[in-house]
Amino acid sequence: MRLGTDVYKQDGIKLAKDLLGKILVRKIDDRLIKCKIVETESYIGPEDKGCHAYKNKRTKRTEVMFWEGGHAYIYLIYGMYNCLNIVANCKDKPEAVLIRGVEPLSEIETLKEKRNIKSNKIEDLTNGPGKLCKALEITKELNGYDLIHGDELYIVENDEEFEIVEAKRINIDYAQEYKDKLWRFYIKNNKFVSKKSSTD
DNA sequence: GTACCGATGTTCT
DNA sequence: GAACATCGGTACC
Repeated sequence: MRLGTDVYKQDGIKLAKDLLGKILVRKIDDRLIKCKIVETESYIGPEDKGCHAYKNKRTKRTEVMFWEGGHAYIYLIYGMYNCLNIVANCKDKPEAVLIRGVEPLSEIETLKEKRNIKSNKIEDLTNGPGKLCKALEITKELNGYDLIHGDELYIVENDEEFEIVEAKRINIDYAQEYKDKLWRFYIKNNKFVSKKSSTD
């Protein structure tokens, strides 16, 4: 069962928690890569100084964040890596959830080929926002993609019990008082979380 | 295990 | 021209 608008239209913090444990599906050449979402971060424009859409800053890059919840917001960071976000809330409310870590459930060999790294550890394939985008071939071509109706990238339900850890977001030192907000969420004791918190 | 460093390109000032 | 929601390698403990 795919997630529908009722889920995506929640605010960015509720959505970040709701997405944990759900299954992200990427279709490439008739192969289905399935990954469990294990780590997320909320970005809440216009108030959040860490958010690209702080003060409702609407540019070519941030445009998708202003769309209705349920689209993919993908941008290039440090000139090299893409980051996948899920747009939350209603139209003109620029909120999004960054996917920071996923646990592969299928097509491990495909992921290894796409990543092409020396490490043999499975967790190194997808335990970071740039890594998982490379592994799943998520590029800016999918920016603005409709996760509710599209076939190449979408999210499905998954019922599972787990404990959620709340932590500070990563690498947003410039965000002043907003850098200490506990807007990062992850599944406790999961190996595919990019960075453990000291309170874990 | 931690620490630093360079790669790289788009966006916005 | 600077900043950037990162990563992988190397050099050290």
